[in-house]
Amino acid sequence: MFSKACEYGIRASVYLARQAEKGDRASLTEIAKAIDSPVAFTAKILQLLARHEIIISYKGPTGGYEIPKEHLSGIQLSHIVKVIDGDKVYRGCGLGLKECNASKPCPLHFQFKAIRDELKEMLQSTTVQDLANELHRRPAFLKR
Amino acid sequence: MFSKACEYGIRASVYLARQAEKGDRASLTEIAKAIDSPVAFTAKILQLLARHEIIISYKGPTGGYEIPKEHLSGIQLSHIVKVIDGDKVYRGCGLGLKECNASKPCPLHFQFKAIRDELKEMLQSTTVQDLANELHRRPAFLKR
DNA sequence: AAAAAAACGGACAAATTTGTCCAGTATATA
DNA sequence: TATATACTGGACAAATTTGTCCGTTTTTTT
Ligand code: FES
Ligand code: FES
Repeated sequence: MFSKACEYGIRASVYLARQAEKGDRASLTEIAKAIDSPVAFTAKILQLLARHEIIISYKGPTGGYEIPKEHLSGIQLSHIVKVIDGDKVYRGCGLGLKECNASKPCPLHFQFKAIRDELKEMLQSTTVQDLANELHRRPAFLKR
Repeated sequence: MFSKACEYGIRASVYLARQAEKGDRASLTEIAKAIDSPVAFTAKILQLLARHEIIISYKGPTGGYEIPKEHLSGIQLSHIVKVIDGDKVYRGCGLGLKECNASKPCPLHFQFKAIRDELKEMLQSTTVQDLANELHRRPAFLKR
């Protein structure tokens, strides 16, 4: 469904969202430990998210990554997915045709598009804040 | 969403379903041409489907691949997907945790599972015959 | 029986994704 | 200013997926 990179990216963002609620930032190693991901690979992903201003990075001691608290409710999962995996999740044909197009549809088009649109809607209506809240309401996990 | 192999597998199966309605079988090269897929790679996929008795292969002149007409309505897309991609589409965690488990859920679990279940339901309720019919009712395409 | 047609299967190769290493840069603190 | 800390970015490596090649086997036709 999503690439590994994207899975790590979302998990890292949710972890950062939880930290943001505490007014904290987190270092690369802390994040990688919290979400059980390969450190150096996670670094690449965080750099990508930082370049796209989904998270902010700070160098030096006391540095790390951070999501400004006031951004929490504005960061949709769809933003993260788009930055990391592009928009084939939202636009791609289920049977791999070059483009998904209702006027030249594959035989699965209408069934597939219905579900793809729901996925898109879900990713757009869910923010990292929502997922951080989820971590409070019930025991939920970012690793294993 | 699905692997390339799986996309080719479904497209090939739909093509064979349409041929079955005509009482025809199709050779590897004919199939690859019809669905615009790499010939040798397609061969591997067809062999896999044949080993799992989703399609039947015949050697020699007049040989090729075939779906028995009376099987058409019994072959669900979910069968094909499972043989080629396994069941991570149906059971996998959206955020990449080792297993998706409601009693140890990732923060996206409930939203994700809802959509994953709809996808599963769609794949189970759609047969290759349904898709072959689709090709009759309106112009639909297996390539480009 | 010989030849031709078509799938089979194993080894190999290319491309992509995932993951690692390390020297460089920026920054906080002493 | 020196040092330690943490992110950055480029090159590299491993793993997986995608795709190719070719000799073998089976079957039909001549
Ligand atoms: S054309 Fe295949 S999903 Fe739209
Ligand atoms: S645990 Fe992540 S989707 Fe179920």
